[in-house]
Amino acid sequence: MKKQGQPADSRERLLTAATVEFAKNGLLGARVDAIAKLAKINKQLIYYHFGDKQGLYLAVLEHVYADIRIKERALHLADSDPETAMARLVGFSFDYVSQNREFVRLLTNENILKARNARRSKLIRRTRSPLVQLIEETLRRGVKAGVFRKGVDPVQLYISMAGLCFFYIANIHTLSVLFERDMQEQAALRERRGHAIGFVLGFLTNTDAKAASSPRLSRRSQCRSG
Amino acid sequence: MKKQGQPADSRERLLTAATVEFAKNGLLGARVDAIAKLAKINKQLIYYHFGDKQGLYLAVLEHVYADIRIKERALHLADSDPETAMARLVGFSFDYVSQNREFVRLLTNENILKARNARRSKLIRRTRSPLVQLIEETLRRGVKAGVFRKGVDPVQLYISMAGLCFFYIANIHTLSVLFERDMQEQAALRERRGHAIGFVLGFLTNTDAKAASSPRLSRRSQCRSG
Amino acid sequence: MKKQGQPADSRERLLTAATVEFAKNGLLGARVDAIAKLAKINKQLIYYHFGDKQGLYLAVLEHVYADIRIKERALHLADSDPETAMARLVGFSFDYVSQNREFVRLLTNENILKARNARRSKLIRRTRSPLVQLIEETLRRGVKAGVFRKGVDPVQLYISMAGLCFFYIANIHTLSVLFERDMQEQAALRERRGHAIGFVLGFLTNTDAKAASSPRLSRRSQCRSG
Amino acid sequence: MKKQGQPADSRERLLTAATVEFAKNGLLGARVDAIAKLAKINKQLIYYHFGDKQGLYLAVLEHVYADIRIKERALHLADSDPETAMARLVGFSFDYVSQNREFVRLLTNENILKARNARRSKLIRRTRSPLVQLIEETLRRGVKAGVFRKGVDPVQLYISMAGLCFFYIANIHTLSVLFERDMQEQAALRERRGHAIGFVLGFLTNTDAKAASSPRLSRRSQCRSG
DNA sequence: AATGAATGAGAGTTCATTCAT
DNA sequence: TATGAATGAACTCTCATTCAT
Repeated sequence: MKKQGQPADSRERLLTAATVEFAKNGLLGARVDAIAKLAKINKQLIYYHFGDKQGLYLAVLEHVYADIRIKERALHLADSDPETAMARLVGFSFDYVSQNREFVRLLTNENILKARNARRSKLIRRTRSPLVQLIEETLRRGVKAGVFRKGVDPVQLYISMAGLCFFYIANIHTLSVLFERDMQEQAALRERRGHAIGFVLGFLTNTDAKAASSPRLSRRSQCRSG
Repeated sequence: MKKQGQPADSRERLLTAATVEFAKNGLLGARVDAIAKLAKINKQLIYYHFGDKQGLYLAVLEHVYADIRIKERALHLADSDPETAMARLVGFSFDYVSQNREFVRLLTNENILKARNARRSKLIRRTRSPLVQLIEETLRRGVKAGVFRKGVDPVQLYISMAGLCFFYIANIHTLSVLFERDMQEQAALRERRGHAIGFVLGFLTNTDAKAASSPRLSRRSQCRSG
Repeated sequence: MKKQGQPADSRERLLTAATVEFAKNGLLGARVDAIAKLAKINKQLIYYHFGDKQGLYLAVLEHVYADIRIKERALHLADSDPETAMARLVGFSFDYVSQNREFVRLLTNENILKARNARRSKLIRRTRSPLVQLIEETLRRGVKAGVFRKGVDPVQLYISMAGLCFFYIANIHTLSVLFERDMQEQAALRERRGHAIGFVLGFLTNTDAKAASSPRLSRRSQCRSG
Repeated sequence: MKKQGQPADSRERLLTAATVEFAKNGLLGARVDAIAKLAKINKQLIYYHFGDKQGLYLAVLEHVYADIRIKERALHLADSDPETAMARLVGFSFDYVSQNREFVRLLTNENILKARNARRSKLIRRTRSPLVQLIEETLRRGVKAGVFRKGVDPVQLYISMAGLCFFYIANIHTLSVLFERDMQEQAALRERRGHAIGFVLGFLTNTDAKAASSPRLSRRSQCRSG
């Protein structure tokens, strides 16, 4: 358990190795031996430091959550105009997931596990993402300036922005099979990034004065949900 | 004991049980014993019918792909106006993933496996999704009728629509933790469905002579991709 | 069980296939499925015809024993001079094992099983090899003619002749590794055949009048047996 | 329970037990459980130490080869006269196979496997048997002294010597059935040992100016090889 | 005489975890 | 803090054999 103490870089190496292995194979698929070998430490040290496999997994999860929160907090959008600010938000989301594939895999796997571990972690539950607030502020500024449409729910917008970026990266392999194109190549990634940004802005950007997020839509087609 | 019950429907029962188990636990996490017990057949029959665990997994994957393709083909949008048609497309996507969670889990897991199995399957590689074509046609009709913006790439739109729906379902547990709300409840699902449809239509119907899908955007914010 | 009846060539095909498979993999290693597939019959027929795997194995064993006895009986040496007759005996032994590798493997395997099955078979126990008698007669003729040494035990000679030939074929693979030469190639086989014949004749052929089979030998070196 | 008893001699016990089990049942027939039980260790240690069953088999094979090579190197024949030396060589061969039945079974089995493992082992491929050289030297001394015939190939002689001894032991069970006598009893073994020595010496010492190892032999009977 | 489906027993192997030092 | 040896539980898969027809 003893989390602090000496710098003990074996702990660091362990976390790095575990992140890779858990991202690749999930909690269940990951091999304790593989992690130990990758970190070049004795397997038993894992138990010494983290109690058991699940403890290590939780540490990894908390670590990656902490990382993205730090990056998110580093975003300063107040000095940009609303449209640019929103574009940077989407761009950041895309870049983060495309550059941190382990994060994507880890989240994906955690959902397969029904977020059992994330829910258990105080650290994860308490550290709120600053993005929703950023989105909210930017939206307000845009509406005030008359460039964004009104009535958009910031939480739903957050999910949509994430979806536009995350889904592409998370499902990049089946998409590649489906469209017979390697979606990992630079051109494809750039293309997707541009589309995501344009999609969000195209939606938000107002020229008239549309009220709600779902305009001109017959009730019929909207409400046959499951 | 129970030797013959049904001549060959044990194959069917097996597939159903395997779909559930693989969706829940992935290829690696799934237990052959669990599948056998669920299907109420002798474990060894799996090997008789499908060769090995992976063979069964592949059969499940193909089955699930075949199913969604059938449902997609059943969509008849030609007699709806473009906006309604598009709304129905998004609605269908959302409903399918929210009602077929196994499909979502299976795809997710297959991406963790780098689509190794999907790529191997001729059936999956060859059966193209009719959705992209449907989107393309609907887009064209909408542009012609002057209600949709021009220049939208149907493949990117397909991915966006999927992302808006799939991401929510696939990550429903971590989203629930993040927003401290059970995203699986009916109200939340309905809300999300409405937002997704509104998002797509809001984007497409912002038609004030905008040419491309990424309007009025400073180069700077668009191109810092990874 | 039903051994006779219709010609039923599936029984023949079965025996042939089983001979190959048992020779290759032994009783334990042989696969009932493999035999069935090789014989192009339904696996269950094996049980119909032979009761079980062991029954089939026994049938194969009896079959190969019967075959070699037939070939042995076909040898007519009475009209050859003793030396030629003896040479033909050795030649026959070598040729038979080198051309009937399954026989060699089957015997080898049966010895690993401590001849459990051969001992059980009345047919095998009763059908005596005519070779010992042939050797005995030939020896007698040679001694009478003054060309063979006296006092040679025909049973030991039989074993020696067999050993000189059988050992080479049975251990051909490890010998190949040991001497870094493919002992299966024609030249190597011919060489061995010549040596074996020469060895036996060289031993038997008398110019003086040696009495026993172990001449001029210090007691010391002969009797430290285990 | 019994965690540590002996730090690393479990490897030794494992090898001994495995030798017995593999000799008795071959690579395929041997049971990992049986080996573990015999060695009184936990089954999984086998995988820890040797990777898998085949790894253990290979270790056994190498061990057994190493053993006979050591014994062979311990033979000092230079101070014996050629005939005694040769008799000791044959005697050694017989005694070794009759006292090391596992060696015989292991070799036999390895030949059934087409020497796949022996060929793979550098150790086995490289460690040459010193016997051939011993035979060569002894032959030369004997020829020089005028007691041995000329032109005998030492490799063929090696194989013949081995055949005379090894075949008897390897096939002792079917021979017992064939001759209705227990070939394992002391008298039988002694008899065979004597015969083998006498056979080799009888062949070598027939020195009446014969040139090659196959004297006075009609072409006809010699060359109908397969 | 012939077949496809089904089964129970057990094989080799993997793996997280713990012991002793 | 660090390590090599050891372990029990479980998992995938194999295989001879039998059932029902």
